[in-house]
Amino acid sequence: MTNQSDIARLAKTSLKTVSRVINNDPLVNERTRERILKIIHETGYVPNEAARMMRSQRSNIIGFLSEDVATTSSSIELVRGAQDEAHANGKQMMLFNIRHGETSEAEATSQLTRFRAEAFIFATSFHRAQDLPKADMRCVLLNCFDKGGSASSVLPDDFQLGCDLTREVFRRGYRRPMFLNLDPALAGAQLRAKGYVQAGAEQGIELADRIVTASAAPEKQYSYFINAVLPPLMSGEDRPDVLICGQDYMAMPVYFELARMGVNVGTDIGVTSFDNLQPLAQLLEPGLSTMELPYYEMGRLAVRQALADDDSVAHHKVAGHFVDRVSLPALTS
Amino acid sequence: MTNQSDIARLAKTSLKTVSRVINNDPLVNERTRERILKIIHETGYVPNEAARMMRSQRSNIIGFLSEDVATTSSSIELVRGAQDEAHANGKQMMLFNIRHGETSEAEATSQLTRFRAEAFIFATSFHRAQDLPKADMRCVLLNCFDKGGSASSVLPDDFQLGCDLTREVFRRGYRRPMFLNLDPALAGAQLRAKGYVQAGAEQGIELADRIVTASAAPEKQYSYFINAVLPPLMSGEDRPDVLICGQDYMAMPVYFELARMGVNVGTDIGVTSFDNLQPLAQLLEPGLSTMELPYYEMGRLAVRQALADDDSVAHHKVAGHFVDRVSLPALTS
DNA sequence: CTGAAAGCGCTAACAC
DNA sequence: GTGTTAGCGCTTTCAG
Repeated sequence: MTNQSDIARLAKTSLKTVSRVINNDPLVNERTRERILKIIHETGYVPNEAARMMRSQRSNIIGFLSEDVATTSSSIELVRGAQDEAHANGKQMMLFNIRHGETSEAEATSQLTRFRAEAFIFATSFHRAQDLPKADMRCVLLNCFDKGGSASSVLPDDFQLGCDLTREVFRRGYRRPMFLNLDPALAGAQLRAKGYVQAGAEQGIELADRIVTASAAPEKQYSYFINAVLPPLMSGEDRPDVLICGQDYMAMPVYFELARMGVNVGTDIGVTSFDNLQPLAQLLEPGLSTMELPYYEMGRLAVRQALADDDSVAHHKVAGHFVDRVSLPALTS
Repeated sequence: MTNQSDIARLAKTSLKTVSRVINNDPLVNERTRERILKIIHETGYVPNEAARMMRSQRSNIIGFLSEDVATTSSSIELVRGAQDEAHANGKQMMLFNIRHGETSEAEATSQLTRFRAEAFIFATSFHRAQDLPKADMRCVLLNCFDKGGSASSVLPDDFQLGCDLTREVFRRGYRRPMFLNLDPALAGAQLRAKGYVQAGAEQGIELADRIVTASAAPEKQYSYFINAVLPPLMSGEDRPDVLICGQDYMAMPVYFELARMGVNVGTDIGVTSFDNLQPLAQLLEPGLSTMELPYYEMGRLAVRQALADDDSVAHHKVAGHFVDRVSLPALTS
């Protein structure tokens, strides 16, 4: 494969001038540059990153450890965002899929050390605390935080998410919401509940007692939870006019149970949720209006933080935005 | 950071002996090896991959271009399988997310060339034809094939998938299946239909006319398709005893529509499908029995093919396996 | 079994 | 604006 000295020979110039052209150093005569560029093009020269890495002592590589990428599809947006931001900065990302409870984490960081990665990002599939992986590199926690607060983190602003979604609900004229929240053991669930209550208070409505929680939440159990909770709720005297689900997956059994009761989503009752999980939210009929988690933006931010000039620790929180489909129409009464 | 000559100095030996120990060369005195290993451990030495790459002219890197990783969650299993196999062979994977129709493909291959990657895998999110990306590296197509057949490919054996699932259906005592197939423009859909018909023929049952297809299949349309097709089917004289859905997402509106008609999945009718999409298949109530696509194994195979010693072109087809939950019980009549 | 020397392809540092 | 020199950390080659 062609290298810089081949080019130099062909262009009858020195190695260094070739290097300058390749690195866009402006201190090169225009004519020389043209000539060299032409030869680079003709020979199909592609720089050797290994050599560059070794000599310049900069790898331009960032690691991305993603815990159980497989489990949840929306968390892939974290990867997409990170990758886009990395490429925009001329960095290359190395992805490692970490499985919860396995030792692969240490393997990944050691592999990254071999490549002299400049930093790494540790991403989890849901908002929670995480022990800081041991490694001799800068680390940014994504969708998680360490209890000591000693590492930078990028998190969804779950309080804001809960608050914004509830405000949207009120703005559309609903007055008797019920929040079917996720297990409060989840960091996000607690914060969203607070935001929900806060948005209620802004309207002079007490919402603290309008929350039902799915304690312990193995995936399988959603439908049991919903089937137990929904019928009494809907036949009680203070029947809700809108159901706020903890996540899009929960909306599915909600749709089912409502159908069974002969209640039409979108006309008889509003339904909304958190995630904007694709294509599920679109596939539900009627389409699910939901608060999108800002995963893509979080991924970008994590890389930006990983590449920050200073070593300062920062904790970012990112708000989401509401995606309007059909399940939460504005009330016209 | 420590390097091999530091170690050599500390161990009072030569650079080369250190290198031998690190590369598990057996021709080293046991005592010397112990001494060196001890120092390596104490100093926390980690080899510099860039230097190794440069000198040995082997990058140990394989690229993985994944088209729209984001869209479908089960295709992540392709990534997982590939990564596991790569690591098992001491290779490092570089992942690139390619967006359909954008030029990022060329960027990715050029980046891989900079790193002198040994091969790359091009993965699509569904079984289809794909133009071979231009690049000066060995390429393995994953979940897709090039029309010329000039590149190796690893595909799901959709004929076998359709055949096996239908056999399972018959084995459980069903006799009047109906196949709600995906758009036949999809390569997989056609093959599955053939497998379905073949399995019917084995039972002496003609199935060619027991197929309904969702022509043009933007996600949104599944429920319209199902709502149009299912009621006449279920009230007709030759009412099916089992519905085979083209994919798990399609099973969702099927469950809905059946519920609306008062038909119970698992007791009044069997339902099954293709994908084993997690957690959807589990979350559906009752749990969806479905033919799992062999994505993890395909990912592994693709890497194995990418690392094959000879340059021969091979076309692999991988069968799936049936995941039994509750929606397709054996009939006891 | 061990070591010395060369050099992979590139860029930093410095001279011209 | 351009060129020379050295050397990043490692493995290959060859000589003990």
